[in-house]
Amino acid sequence: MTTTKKQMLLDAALTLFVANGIDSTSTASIAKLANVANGTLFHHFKSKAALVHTLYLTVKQELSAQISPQKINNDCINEQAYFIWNKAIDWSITNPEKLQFFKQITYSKALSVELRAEVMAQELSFLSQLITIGQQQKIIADYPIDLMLDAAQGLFISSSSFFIDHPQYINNQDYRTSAFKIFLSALSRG
Amino acid sequence: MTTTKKQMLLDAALTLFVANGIDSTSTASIAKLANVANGTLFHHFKSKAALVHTLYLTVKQELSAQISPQKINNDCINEQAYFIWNKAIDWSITNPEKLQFFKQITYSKALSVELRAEVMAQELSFLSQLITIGQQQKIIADYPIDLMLDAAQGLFISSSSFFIDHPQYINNQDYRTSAFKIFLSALSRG
DNA sequence: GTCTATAGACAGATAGAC
DNA sequence: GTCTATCTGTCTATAGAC
Repeated sequence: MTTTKKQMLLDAALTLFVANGIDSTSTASIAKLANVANGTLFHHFKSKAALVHTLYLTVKQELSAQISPQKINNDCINEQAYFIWNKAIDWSITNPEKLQFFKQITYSKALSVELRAEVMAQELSFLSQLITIGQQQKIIADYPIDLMLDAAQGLFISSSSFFIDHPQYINNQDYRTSAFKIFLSALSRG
Repeated sequence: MTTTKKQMLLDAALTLFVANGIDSTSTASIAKLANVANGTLFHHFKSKAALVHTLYLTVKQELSAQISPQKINNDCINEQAYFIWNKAIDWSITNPEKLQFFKQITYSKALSVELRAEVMAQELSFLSQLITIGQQQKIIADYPIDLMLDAAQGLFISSSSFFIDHPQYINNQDYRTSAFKIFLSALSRG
């Protein structure tokens, strides 16, 4: 058995959080699904909040690792954006529970605004870089960058949710292309 | 005193739901803030879930009434979109708590997917009409309409949240105009 | 590290007087 | 309609044996 009990607790928590919501999920039910005693949960995580916190960081890092490019260059910005966008959408389709959890926690009060902003800045710094290069090349619009990042995140979440809620369109090229076009033209120069 | 106890309970619930989250808010604390006895809450609402449900419908109808135009015509689609967008943003800025509640509940498990979709379809019917007219006039892109509606809602939520989280930009014309341009160009024909 | 057992607080909801 | 009082169940977290 290579999976540790700590990891089994995180997996069980993700499943139950997505199914019932974070606050409505008891630590007892998490431990039960993970086939672990109640006390063991509190050995690995000093509180329920600490478990949520750890799970959030884990998911965020996984997404970041999945979509961040090896290297950003000055070549065709649109094409680099295309690859990042599609890797992000693919990740969410492959991991619908993780996207759902990410969505819930992003729009809830479970985490402080500061922590969310910090993780966003750290993990997704390459996005800001890409936008800045695109602005210098007069490809991306000169809107305030903080507003653009929020809009990009909003479109990623709404598009991913759409494909998860309507799986029949996941391999529909019309829908896939449209989603990217909406994203790109939202941020492009007019 | 014109405000009924039922309304005071709804007001108190909104405040506490936004401050602490829906599940983390006890019915006792709602009753206390409303200066009402615990049992009175259960006289007006048969359960906590019924209270949440009523509050959701109230907020949704208020937003809809605020932004829906008297009449949709075939004149300049961009301008009609401009008015609707700004009325929506203004509503959210004037009612930050209501937007926050709307955001939380939209992305949580507190309400069934069916109810949300039903209310959304009813409320946003005039938006679908506007998009269809814009497509006929070759102004709006021919993306699938369900995808466009989800994108529009995602941009509304991310933009509203941005202004509420950064109130110093509410009257900044650069930010306000940029937010609308992002929204419009996302849906416009390339 | 993992377990059992339980403390201690608090939740949602009901009953019945006024 | 509104109140007080209270029931029953559940929650997070801890203590201590193994």
